[in-house]
Amino acid sequence: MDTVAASTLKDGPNEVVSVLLPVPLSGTYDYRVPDGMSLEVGQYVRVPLGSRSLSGVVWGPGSGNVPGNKIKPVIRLFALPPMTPELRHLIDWVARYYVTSPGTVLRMAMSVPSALDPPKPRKLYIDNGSRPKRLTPQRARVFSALADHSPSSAGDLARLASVGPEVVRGLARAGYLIVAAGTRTAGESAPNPDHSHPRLSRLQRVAAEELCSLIDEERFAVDLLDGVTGAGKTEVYFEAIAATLRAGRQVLVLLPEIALSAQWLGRFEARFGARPIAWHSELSAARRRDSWRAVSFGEAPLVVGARSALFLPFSKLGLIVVDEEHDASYKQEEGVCYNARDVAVMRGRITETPVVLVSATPSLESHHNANSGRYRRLSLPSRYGQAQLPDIEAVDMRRQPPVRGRWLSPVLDAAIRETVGAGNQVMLFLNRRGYAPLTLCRSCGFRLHCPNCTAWLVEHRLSKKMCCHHCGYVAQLLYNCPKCGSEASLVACGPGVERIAEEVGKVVPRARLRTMTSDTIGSVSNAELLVSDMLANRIDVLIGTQMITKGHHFPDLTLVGVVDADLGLAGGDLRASERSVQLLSQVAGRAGRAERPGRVLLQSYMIEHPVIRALVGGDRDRFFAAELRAREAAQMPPFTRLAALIVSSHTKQLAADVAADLARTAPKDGNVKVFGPAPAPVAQLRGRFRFRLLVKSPRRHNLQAVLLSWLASVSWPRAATVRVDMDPYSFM
DNA sequence: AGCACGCCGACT
DNA sequence: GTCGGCGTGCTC
Repeated sequence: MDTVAASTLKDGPNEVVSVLLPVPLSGTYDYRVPDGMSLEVGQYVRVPLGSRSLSGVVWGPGSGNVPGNKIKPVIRLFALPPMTPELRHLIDWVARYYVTSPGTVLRMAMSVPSALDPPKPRKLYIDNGSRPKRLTPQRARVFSALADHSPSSAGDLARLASVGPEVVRGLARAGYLIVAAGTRTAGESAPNPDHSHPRLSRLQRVAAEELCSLIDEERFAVDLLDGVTGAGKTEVYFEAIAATLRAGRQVLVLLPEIALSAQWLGRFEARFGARPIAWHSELSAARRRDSWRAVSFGEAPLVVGARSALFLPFSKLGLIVVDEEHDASYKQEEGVCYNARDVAVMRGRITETPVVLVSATPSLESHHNANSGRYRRLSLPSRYGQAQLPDIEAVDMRRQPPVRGRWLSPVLDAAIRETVGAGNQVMLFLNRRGYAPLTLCRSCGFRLHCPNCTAWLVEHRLSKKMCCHHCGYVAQLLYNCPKCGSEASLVACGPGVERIAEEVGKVVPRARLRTMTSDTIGSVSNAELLVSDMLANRIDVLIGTQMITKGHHFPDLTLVGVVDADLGLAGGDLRASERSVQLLSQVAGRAGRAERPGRVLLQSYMIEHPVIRALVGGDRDRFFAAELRAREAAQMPPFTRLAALIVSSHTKQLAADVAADLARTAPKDGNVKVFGPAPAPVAQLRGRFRFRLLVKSPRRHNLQAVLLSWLASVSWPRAATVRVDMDPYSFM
């Protein structure tokens, strides 16, 4: 924290400040402070840039190396709490670590430009006690809504009373309502740490006390809350949240996919008596603005959000929780490549705030950090209450194969019939959307593929479309081969969830089936609906992708079937095993969460594979230990540092040329090894051709500095882009 | 990033 | 003759 210490800049006629702008410029720009304005580091200002004007943040005193006649004056200062030194420090750190410009990172912290100005005052309506002669049902509903919600805006009242906003305005015009100017309805009630008192098991209580002692110390430390699914981890970290709220500090909870958090919000509300502020990409502009401002003014005690919530301007952050810390969606691949879990740990370090990483299946990195003592491991080894861990069995598909053209083994068929017959619920997991992952021509062998990506087109029979799962390309369902023209020669190969649903319909014809994938869900409220149907036992068999693996608790669910446990193991990616164990453990954890014991069947053609054996034997720790030894032997992360350079362009030739140029000019540093270029795992994506170089160095080496000077030494046409992916998630 | 400036192809 | 394609350079 260098420039950060001196926070006030002297006021004077020739005073110059440097301003960071939310655009990918290499550094800060200098601006003159106009007469009568006094600026502090961290303040949000409006400045001219070329022919436009932009909002940015005062980053420090003027650099002094810009000729005076070039320097333009600051346009205005926003009335907002300045960005904290901690957040400025984080932005600088992220830019350095992920080899990007600080302006690009600032853009994530200033994602709501309209939030810098105070919200426009709105008209609020108050009941003045009088009633119109013609009290229509609509008008009556407005008055009864006002009884609980006064004052409110026309829009809010209209929604509460299920009338049009014009009914409210009409009443006001006729003098039956008082109109007041106000700033938007005050936020929801604050979470109350003492709203309800949870009953914790002895183990939960011990873990909660450990976490809370960390809160009291107000220092940086990372706890890895590692417990099997159903052990009640959420209730444990809720106690740490309560302690932080009691101390008057803010809490940030990161969840991998906010769309799936309906049940989490419900649990939160039961514990704290209020809904937290949510932060995710689906929010309306108005809500984003309100939330951003509430956080900035320190009025938001708790924010639950997706990874972008990391860059909100918390003023008195006291705790960061990263739930499902192993989840791959914390890794942002578009724009700035960053890993939200790692940035969360850094934000905690800078803010001197405890960080809690939570998972039933921690990432290999977190295991390693816990083993080496950098993180403290808090284990919750058993399930809450009477719930038992499910019995996991592998179904040997070589010995018990399904009949031709089917995908469920007789063993799984029988288990489904038995479970449904007993009135219990079944969940079938297959991480493949659509009907069939591949369509080929019986006469010429042609395979339908995406025109923009290196990927097969996936048949979606329900929507009668052929879809690319990488770029969103959609075509009509075909019957004749586009290559040889043979009629009705196209055949679906392999199963997707739609095809499994069709098959289950034959196994248990009277059962109530539902599928859950991103195609069939679409919105948060649909997901909530499905979850409530499941809870009310209005569904017998739920068939789904990844989506069904996330923290839902269904008491009547006693059988989980994994249709293809080998699916994630193909391809030779070093991370494939780890990912499979995590995913399949999560799926298995859905079974038998209440008093009834659960059963999990893993269909596999290689039941001797270490991943399947680890799952069946419940021997996760030994598996991870072996996996870590293998990584160390192969000199791979977390024992070394890895970065990927991704070169992309609309023409294959250009991408290949630039990649070759980079390889030619690779740094001659004995500590740095460069591999490639090779076509990226998905060689063509959204119409862009991609090549990849991998760069490896020892853990302690400053790989970022090496990359920075290497990239600065090479130039390429703007039609090609080169991106750095630090700590790439997949390192084939 | 986003905007201006500049240089070549098909239109009122 | 101009409109507009996007390749290049610049923004304190």
